[in-house]
Amino acid sequence: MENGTYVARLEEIADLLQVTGANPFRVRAFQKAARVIDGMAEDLDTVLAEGEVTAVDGIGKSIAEDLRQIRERGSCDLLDELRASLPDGITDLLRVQGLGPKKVKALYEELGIGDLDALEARASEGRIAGLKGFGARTEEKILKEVERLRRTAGRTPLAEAWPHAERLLGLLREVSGVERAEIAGSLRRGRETVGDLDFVVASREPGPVMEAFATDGDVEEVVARGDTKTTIRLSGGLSADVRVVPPEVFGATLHHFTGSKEHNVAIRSRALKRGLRVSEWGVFRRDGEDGGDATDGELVACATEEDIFAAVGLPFIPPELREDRGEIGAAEEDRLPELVTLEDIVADLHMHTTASDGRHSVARMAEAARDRGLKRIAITDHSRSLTVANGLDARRLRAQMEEIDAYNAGDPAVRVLKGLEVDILEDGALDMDDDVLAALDWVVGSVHQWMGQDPQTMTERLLRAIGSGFLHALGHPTGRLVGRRDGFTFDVDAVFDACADAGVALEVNASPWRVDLDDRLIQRALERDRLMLTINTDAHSTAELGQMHFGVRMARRGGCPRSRVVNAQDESP
DNA sequence: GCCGTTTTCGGCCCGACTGTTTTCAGTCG
Ligand SMILES: Nc1nc2c(ncn2[C@H]2C[C@H](O)[C@@H](COP(=O)(O)OP(=O)(O)OP(=O)(O)O)O2)c(=O)[nH]1
Ligand SMILES: [Mg+2]
Ligand SMILES: [Mg+2]
Ligand SMILES: [Zn+2]
Repeated sequence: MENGTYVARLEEIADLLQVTGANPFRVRAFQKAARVIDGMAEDLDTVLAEGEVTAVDGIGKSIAEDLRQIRERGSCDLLDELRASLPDGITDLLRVQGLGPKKVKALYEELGIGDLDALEARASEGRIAGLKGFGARTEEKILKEVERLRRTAGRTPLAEAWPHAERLLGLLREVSGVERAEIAGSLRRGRETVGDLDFVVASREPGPVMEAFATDGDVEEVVARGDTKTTIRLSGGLSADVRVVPPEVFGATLHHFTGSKEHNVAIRSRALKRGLRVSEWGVFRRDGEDGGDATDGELVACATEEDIFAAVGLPFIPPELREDRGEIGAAEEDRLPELVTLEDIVADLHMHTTASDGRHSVARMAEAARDRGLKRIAITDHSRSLTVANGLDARRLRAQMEEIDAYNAGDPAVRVLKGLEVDILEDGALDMDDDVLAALDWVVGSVHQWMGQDPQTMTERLLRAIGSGFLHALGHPTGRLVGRRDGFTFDVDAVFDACADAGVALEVNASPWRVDLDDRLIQRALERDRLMLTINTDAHSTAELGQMHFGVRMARRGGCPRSRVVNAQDESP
């Protein structure tokens, strides 16, 4: 069973429990267990089989038993009981902005509302206003939010969110009085999808910042506007939060707004044990014996994130690791990995030119790479069978190889490797003649077609390609497209082991639509000592050479150090 | 429900914003 199935069951339990008015901490226990399993590099089935599941942080005896039942029959006693006692659609009500456990419970108990249709109907009839805690504005908002929920998708893919974030960041930085403005939230942590955009601004005058944000041309609605925080919704449905604070507390607020929520909770709990209190305003000493009210505790730190961490006895933890997946313990013991950085990347080993489906020539790509400070690139156009991308046959590839030799003969600042993104065909054969493959400097093998194969066939196919002796890297290894298409499944251990044995690197494709491998698979790859990664843009234009940072961020999320990245080494390739 | 260099019981992060309230609960970030 896939980890995602366990996650979905636990989340359903948490949702249903909330509506029954259960202890919020009990609800949080199920949410935490779901989150931990979602972030696991291993298959939960393997962990369950080895009987060590209660060793996982957040999973105790009770949830372990639920998981075993879910494995056996897809559900567990607790979930069965909850489902039997509540309507199917009630958890949808929790997705409506402004409705939480208390309000949903009231709507169900007072008016029998058990799904979105009923909610909409009762609101239209004016039956909701007048319920205790509900007024006319709440009823109005419910109608609006139900409609919006039906219309909009869930999380926004990185590739769609990023341009909006860059534009809004630029806008914020131009407001007079702004000393600093940074992207925070899940985007700063390098997640592949985001729920919204988050910004932190340092300024002594919040007014003009809020005003600029709220009156931007792309704003559809100002959702909330207070003294330090404004939330807007853009025309495409994406929301954005901005938090404006005085420059001296910027570090504390940036840390707070970068999250993750769970990381913040863990940091704050740790602080409490040390007689401190952490909020977005800083780290404070807790006065008074029994915890006290503590509002007047002495300020200990607030200027920089480093100061915040230091105040709670930790070294700086990079944003990409702040997911409460063990980073605090690792920091405590000084065993945080030294993560690869964008500056470490000296080569880009996957890109296309006009020869296949790229927009620019070999020389243009090389010059653009030089301007970005790279030392080497590999030109890896598509192979013949990818006809939609004008893939190269042996003759055209040979011609390109001559072109590259000629380019390199001019002793350019960027050395160009003769490469190919060769299609791994249906049966695992490579879509190019062996003698040509052998003459190339760098060969990326990728699956683009016949992606619907069953896992076993796909595994055998990949193993054959890896075993060919011609590949240097496996390109976008799962084929997923964020928010659009799941990757194909295969036996990860078998394929990764084979790559390690054959000296084939696994790509972290930096295209924001792919970021493939993802953080969990990167972490799993790194468990094998000899297995290397290669982070490449897969650029189809000179501009897309700027995508490298997405891949680097994902590699960092997976805990990847420079030493494990082929193209972060000074020597070849 | 989980967890333990202050606890195996009794805690579990903390503040901003809104709407409905007459002093604050609920939701969200
Ligand atoms: N201390 C604390 N901080 C929170 C809480 N919820 C959110 N935050 C902080 C950490 C989050 O990263 C940050 C922004 O909140 P978001 O809801 O936008 O979450 P985030 O950006 O992490 O994920 P997203 O992709 O937007 O769903 O605010 C909370 O309950 N407690
Ligand atoms: Mg966010
Ligand atoms: Mg947010
Ligand atoms: Zn490709």
